[in-house]
Amino acid sequence: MWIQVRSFDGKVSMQVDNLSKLTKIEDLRERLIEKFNAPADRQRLFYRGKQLADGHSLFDYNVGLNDLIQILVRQDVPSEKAKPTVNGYNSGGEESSASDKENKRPVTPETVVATTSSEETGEDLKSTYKIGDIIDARDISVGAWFEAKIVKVVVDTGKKAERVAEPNNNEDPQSGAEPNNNDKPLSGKLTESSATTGSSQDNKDTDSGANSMEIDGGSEIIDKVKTEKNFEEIDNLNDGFIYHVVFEGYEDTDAEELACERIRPRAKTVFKLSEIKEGQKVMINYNVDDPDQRGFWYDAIVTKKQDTRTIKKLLATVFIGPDLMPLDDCDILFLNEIFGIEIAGTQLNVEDVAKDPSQSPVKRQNKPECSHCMDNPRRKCKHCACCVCGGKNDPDKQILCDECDQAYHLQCMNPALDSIPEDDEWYCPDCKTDSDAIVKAGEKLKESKKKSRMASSTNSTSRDWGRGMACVGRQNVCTVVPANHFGSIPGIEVGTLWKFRVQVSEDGVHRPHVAGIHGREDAGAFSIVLSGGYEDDKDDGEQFTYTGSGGRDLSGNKRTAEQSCDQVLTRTNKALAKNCNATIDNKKGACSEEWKKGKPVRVVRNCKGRKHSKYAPEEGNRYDGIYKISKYWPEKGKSGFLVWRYLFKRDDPTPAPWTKAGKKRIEELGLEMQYPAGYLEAMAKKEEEEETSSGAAGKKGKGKRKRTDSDSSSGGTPEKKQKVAKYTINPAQKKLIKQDEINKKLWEDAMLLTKEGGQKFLGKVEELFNCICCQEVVFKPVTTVCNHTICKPCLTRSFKAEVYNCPMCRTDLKQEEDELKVNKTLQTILQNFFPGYEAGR
DNA sequence: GTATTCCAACTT
DNA sequence: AAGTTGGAATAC
Repeated sequence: MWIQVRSFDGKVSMQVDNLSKLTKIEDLRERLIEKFNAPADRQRLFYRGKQLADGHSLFDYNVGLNDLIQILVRQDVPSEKAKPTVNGYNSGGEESSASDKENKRPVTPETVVATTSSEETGEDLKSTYKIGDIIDARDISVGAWFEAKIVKVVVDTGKKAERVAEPNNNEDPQSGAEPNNNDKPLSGKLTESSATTGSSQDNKDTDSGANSMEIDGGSEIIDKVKTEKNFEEIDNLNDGFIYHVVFEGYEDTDAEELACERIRPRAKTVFKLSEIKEGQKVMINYNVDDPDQRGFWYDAIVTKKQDTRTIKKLLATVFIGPDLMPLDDCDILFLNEIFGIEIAGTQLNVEDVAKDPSQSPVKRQNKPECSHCMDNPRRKCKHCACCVCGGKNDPDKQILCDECDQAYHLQCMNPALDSIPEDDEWYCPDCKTDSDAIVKAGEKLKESKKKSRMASSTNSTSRDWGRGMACVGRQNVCTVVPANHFGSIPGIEVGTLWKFRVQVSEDGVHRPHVAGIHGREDAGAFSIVLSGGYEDDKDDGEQFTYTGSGGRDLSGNKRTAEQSCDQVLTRTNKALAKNCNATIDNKKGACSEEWKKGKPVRVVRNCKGRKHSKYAPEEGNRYDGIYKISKYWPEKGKSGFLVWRYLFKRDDPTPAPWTKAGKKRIEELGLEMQYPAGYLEAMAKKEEEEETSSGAAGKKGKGKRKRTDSDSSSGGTPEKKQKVAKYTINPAQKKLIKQDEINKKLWEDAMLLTKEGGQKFLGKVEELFNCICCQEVVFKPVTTVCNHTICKPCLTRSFKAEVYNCPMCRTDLKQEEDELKVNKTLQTILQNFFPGYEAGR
């Protein structure tokens, strides 16, 4: 088996080959050290939201073939012992070891605040801010300023320790996976992340700047700030103190530890538009995601100002994000709320305000936390308040789900709760059901019931498995047609070749993984595979006789066995009989007068059939088109037991692959053996390894090396471009496409691919008209005002849940609620390209 | 080579 | 949740 591993920033990725399903996480780590330049103990591996822990296997985490694991390399932080600490610096409350205690100097916060002689530098340092100072602090991830207060000041002795900063790997995986969290810079998750990574990041790159500068008391720093023009240079300033700050409105959460570069006096100077000059640095309110809305408070440089009686406009370069990336030409909305940037030393302290309450700073308005009710306390809101009644009353009686963060009034629960549960964690009814399956990072992996009964779990076997294709799961599910679809699969040509059965399943041609017949007793059979396992089969190409299943003792998980009892007309055998255009007879069988009126069966021939049939492909599995069942009857097989036999006759407009016309067509379409993604790469690497190892041993291996497809493609004519027949769209389809004007652009994109054949074209159409909600080809397609196409039932469901935004782009669709118009033209076209895709929906 | 035996996907 | 199954790798 092989998988993909990629760094969180997407810059480094690799395919890891030759894995078994039983490969342990620690063994996987070994394979990643070189490529990601990370020792095993610094690797954090994530798969489907879980952090992979040593001791478990890939199978334990359900890691499948070609799946993606993301890797995060932990920073090389000096160990706790090596890091000099000051009382209070490690605010975490974790128990300190004895040696830590020895290192600690008995310095109280008060004495730290006063001018202190630092033993390490010998320099006199004075903190820029003191406890109680009313300040603004910049959030590390958003880059915006929030109101905060200093609660503790300590000397930054850790500053001396050498630190290797790897900013790219410093990202928290949670926020990486959920970029929307950036909307709430102060939410628990982000605060937590900056608390863990923040302190070290604060100090990164600061040493050179701070040390090379002459620091002689705070006034020097202030002067430096005054003359600074460049934001980055300000970032390099550090006064040698760590400030513990608490954000307003988040007094109950832990303080964040910041260096002075992320702190400044609380903004108090409000400029009138007339006072603003181009080139001036100010703090303004801006919403990066939604520039028409209120957002957060960022630093910005004014680039253009218009201030006439009728036009009031301000354009500025806004500095956003962790790196304060400049964002040019931002239209500033709130022209009455332009703040000057205060200079360190001018800040107020809580004591000043206590003496003169009129000095109390005004709270700046941030982006509303809830975009549904705009934080209006009088408006009921099921998004930010109780999700049952929407009421904002009794916040102390609201309980938050630890999974989805939805709030519930105790009394709104069904059944109602009397008190807050004592458990540390609580899950709402929606999340509770599958809470067993949720494994938090680092938490012990819980085995599913099914898995715990499997041989690999019961320790009843020592067999290694899962290196190859026998036990892999599906990568994709065919959705262009439902599983119970009769007839050909749109986009799959007669003559299509797949190496493995699981691929045939993925493309929807024959869904069962192992079984030869796909069918249901009541509906009929959809597809079969001729695989040469039944001695009574007889294949003449255009028609063949096929044997039903059963009558064998397959206990012990066998695949084949002698016929050991009579077959019966049930299950898939009955399903096959259903296809025959005649009444069912489970005694004597039946014969159809008009066999073409029977239900169509997709027929796949497997290379193992070559034992008995010259029509079977040389390699893999081949789709041979539609056959119908002319008659079926019971018969004594060679074994002496009763078997059911079926006569299949070909009824497909496309010529069969073994005919001259069929071969020509396959050539024109450029059909080639299909392999699972990553397969050829894995094989090539394997062969390379075998060759080098046998070469070193001096053995040649008498022609053991088989000629594989990878050879022919890499060795022979690599640039041989297959000619693929253009996919022709009939005039009726063309007309309809033209009529679907609202999707003109999409159709233009799709039409570009017609010259690359039907598979490519239809694949593109499937992709373009995939519903983002149900991930299938849109059913009863509604094209919204914002030009997105979504199934009508999916939209209706969304509206019922009182979500009125476009699932693609969040455009407000409330107006459209009353009449969701199905795009009939599009519906007709899609029915045309994917006949039957709507069945069963 | 052949016998054995892993899991996944299906239907019931 | 259990039973069935023309796969494909591993053990011998």
